[in-house]
Amino acid sequence: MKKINQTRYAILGILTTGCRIGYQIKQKIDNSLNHFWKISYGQIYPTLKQLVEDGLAIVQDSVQDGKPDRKEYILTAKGEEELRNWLKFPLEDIPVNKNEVLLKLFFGRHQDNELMVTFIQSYQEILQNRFSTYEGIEASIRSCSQESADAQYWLFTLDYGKRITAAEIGWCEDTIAKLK
Amino acid sequence: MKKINQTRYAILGILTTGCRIGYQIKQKIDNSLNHFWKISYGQIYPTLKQLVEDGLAIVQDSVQDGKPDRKEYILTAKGEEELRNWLKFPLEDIPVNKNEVLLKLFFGRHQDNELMVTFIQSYQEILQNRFSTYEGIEASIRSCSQESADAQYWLFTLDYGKRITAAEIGWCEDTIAKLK
DNA sequence: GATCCCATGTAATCGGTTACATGATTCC
DNA sequence: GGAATCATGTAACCGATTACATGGGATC
Repeated sequence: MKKINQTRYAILGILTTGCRIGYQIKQKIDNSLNHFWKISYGQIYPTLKQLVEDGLAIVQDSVQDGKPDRKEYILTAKGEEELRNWLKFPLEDIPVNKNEVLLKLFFGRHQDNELMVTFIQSYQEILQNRFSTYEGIEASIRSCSQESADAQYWLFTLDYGKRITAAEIGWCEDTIAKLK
Repeated sequence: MKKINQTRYAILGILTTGCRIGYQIKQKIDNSLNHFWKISYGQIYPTLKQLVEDGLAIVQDSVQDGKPDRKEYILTAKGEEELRNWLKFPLEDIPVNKNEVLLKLFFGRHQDNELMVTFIQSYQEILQNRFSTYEGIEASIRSCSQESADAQYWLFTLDYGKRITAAEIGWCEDTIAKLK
């Protein structure tokens, strides 16, 4: 089975959420999908161009008074269909999530246990911050977009983020204890 | 801070575990590190060549009677030092784990809830198989290599795999229930 | 004879990051 | 005046996958 470039569909999807500007797409993904997706401008702008070429979106210059112009992208009917087709399409194989902490820990016998503990501690701190971020996003979804048809689904993905992060934090705690 | 190519160190590390053949390195990673690392022959063979060029390993032809020859790679003192240096080196930023199920779920309002449920169910099945695999690996580490100095660390990484997978399975269950 | 496993390797391609360039506006 | 934010874009590079090529041995 041939692989699909999902980044294209991530952008297609974001365009249905009220985001119409390249710059905003990056922000949206960084702020709301950051626990399961990321993207760079080096992908966004060429992809948007491509979407227009393929007739999945149209561009229009949006002139703002006192602010620089920007390009507004709006999905066409064909673009919306393309999105729905992708949504229906079966899942690909789950890719492996590489993890440097685990890789180093796997070779732990060549390393000071003490240093390994500090690594896991710093990892744990990052996870705790991450968890707080998710709680913040959750609160903002519940307040700002409770009425939105998207809110329900966004909360499902956040729930995932929180659970996995909590499980990781628990592992850190217990593993640190075992290493001491 | 400049990024490090960790694949190189993954191979360096595997060479300390009794694995000396390119083909075996792939097997070892697929069988024991599969919950946090993966690799292809397209990386392994060129990297092994590079390690020898850099004086981190030596090669020797290993002639087997009745079987085709193969190349044995053995770490040099310099190679072992390089591994320990990397182990001491601070962790990089945690990369984002992309997740197609969550991406599709995020755009769930454009999709049939029923179809989404079948997707999550198939995801859950894969996770359950994965969990069983981890239990199998755990059993084999506990029996075969209990005495090995590596065993302790390998069990730590497995514990991580099992916890995260269990958390994911729990999320699948609950999310399916909510979608119905 | 076919198929599977062992074993080594390379070239094309792809997805993605990074660095760089440009320029306007706002805030201190 | 300087920094931060908004905004768009490209080119070089890199890590990794994929497809392909080759060939021996074992099993059915």
